[in-house]
Amino acid sequence: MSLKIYNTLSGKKEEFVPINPGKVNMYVCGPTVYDTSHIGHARSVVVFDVVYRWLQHLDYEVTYVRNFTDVDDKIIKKSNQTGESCTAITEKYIDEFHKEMDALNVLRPTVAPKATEHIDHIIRFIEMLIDKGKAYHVEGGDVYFSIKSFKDYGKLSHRNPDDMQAGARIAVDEKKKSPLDFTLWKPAKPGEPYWESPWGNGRPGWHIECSAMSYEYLGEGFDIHGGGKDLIFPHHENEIAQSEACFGTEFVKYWVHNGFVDINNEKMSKSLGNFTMIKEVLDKYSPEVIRLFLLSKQYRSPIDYSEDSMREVSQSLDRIYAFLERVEDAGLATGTDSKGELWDAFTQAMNDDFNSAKAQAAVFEAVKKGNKLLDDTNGKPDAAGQSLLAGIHADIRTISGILGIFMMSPKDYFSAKKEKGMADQDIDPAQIDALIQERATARTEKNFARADEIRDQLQEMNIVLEDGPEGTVWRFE
RNA sequence: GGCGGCUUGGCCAAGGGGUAAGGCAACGGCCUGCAAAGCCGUUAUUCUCCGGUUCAAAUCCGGAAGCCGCCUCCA
Repeated sequence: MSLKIYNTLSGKKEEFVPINPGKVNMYVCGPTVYDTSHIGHARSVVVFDVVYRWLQHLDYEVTYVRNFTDVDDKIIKKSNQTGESCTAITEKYIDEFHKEMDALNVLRPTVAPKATEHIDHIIRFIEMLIDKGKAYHVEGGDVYFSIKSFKDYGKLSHRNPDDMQAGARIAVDEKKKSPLDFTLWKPAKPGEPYWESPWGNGRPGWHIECSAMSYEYLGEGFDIHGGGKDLIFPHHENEIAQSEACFGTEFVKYWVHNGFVDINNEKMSKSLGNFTMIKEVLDKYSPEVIRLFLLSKQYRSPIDYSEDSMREVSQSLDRIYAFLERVEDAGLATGTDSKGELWDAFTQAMNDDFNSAKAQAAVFEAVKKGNKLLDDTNGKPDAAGQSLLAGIHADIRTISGILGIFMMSPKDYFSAKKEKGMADQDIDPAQIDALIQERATARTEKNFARADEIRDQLQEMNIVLEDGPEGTVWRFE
């Protein structure tokens, strides 16, 4: 059972065979750090986090590079608007990005390079392209990549350069030899940040940093390159042009692109004003709920964010933890590491182009099976049943290391949920306990009218009571 | 206009030639003073539509409709 990956280049699922046995080099396009990150960034990062974890699990030695674009027109614009320096802005958002991703249980990549720390490499890369006749310098300080010098241009996005009516939507710069030629280096206007170069003071274009940095860390060609679907054209197409024109060898073996997050069935956009930021989502839902949601669809499909879908996912996570708690309370969580049926199903799903949706379903199926066994045996399964349950429990724990979900103890999970509810609603637990006590007394006296009245009163505060053998506990709805 | 994708039960969503996973919701049951929670069970003769290939199609091929994305900064 081997790993298959959908490759944008071929449009097919392909068997994964790394360039160097046992080693995987992976590069993923990170954010341009000029603003707060939204749920769409979170999806991309979480998806590739799971790819990274799964490759490591398959015993590959993975070098994972995820860059920060910290020199860009948008950053400069923001700097002009706010008066803050570009560096202050980028540092602020890099810091924020790391904090939010850490909160989402995302592993740090092997390297997280910044474009501004690699200007020398970028300049050297551009020089190589010019030397090879693949790029040209024009009066005024611009350097462009020459599309005509690279015959495979369009192979990733499956476009024919001749068909592209370039200039139809943007003004053509008449200094370019061809309208499709793109910027490698642009001169600095007064007041803009700049670096010295053979072509005068200026800054790199967007696409070149990824070619230069991936070369520095991963070499002329590497295994996996990832990013959002929107990057296929022009960004990744241009990266291929730069790197393959420069080295003459295949740049990337497998291109992996994740789909978008929609908000209530609409694309996130400035005009709709529906950008949903990671911090807002983290404020409302636990990191595990967010990850479970982001991984509930195959990564290439669009996924729709809404309060309803988050509520559903949240309920289904409760279900997993309730099962774990049940197994642990029955003393059946023996810490075995035997990999059972669940693990096989999970592995199969993950090997099928990282199908986390199918992988989640495998977990739910196992939980259902385990619950049924516990029910049928009144919580006292025979030896075979015990080992089955211990196996499911162990497999879920192993899976938690891949998906970054189900990582807490059930007790901690449920108590954290309760504490969050109290904090959100500013509720004093002592007051609740007093009411519960009063209700308990009423119930002993068979004064059910009063008991129900108290329950209704608490219900209005979104508090639900659960009467069990150990007494009454409460939680938020 | 060019390129790509999607359409599966009330909702979300797997499956991608051999007779429809899973989650949520709903309903029924166990439990309960009644509830809640939890658990169990039930819920698509059928996969947008029309043709075709095949012993066999949700799955392959052709066509139609609807929706979406990229082509411009974008995860």
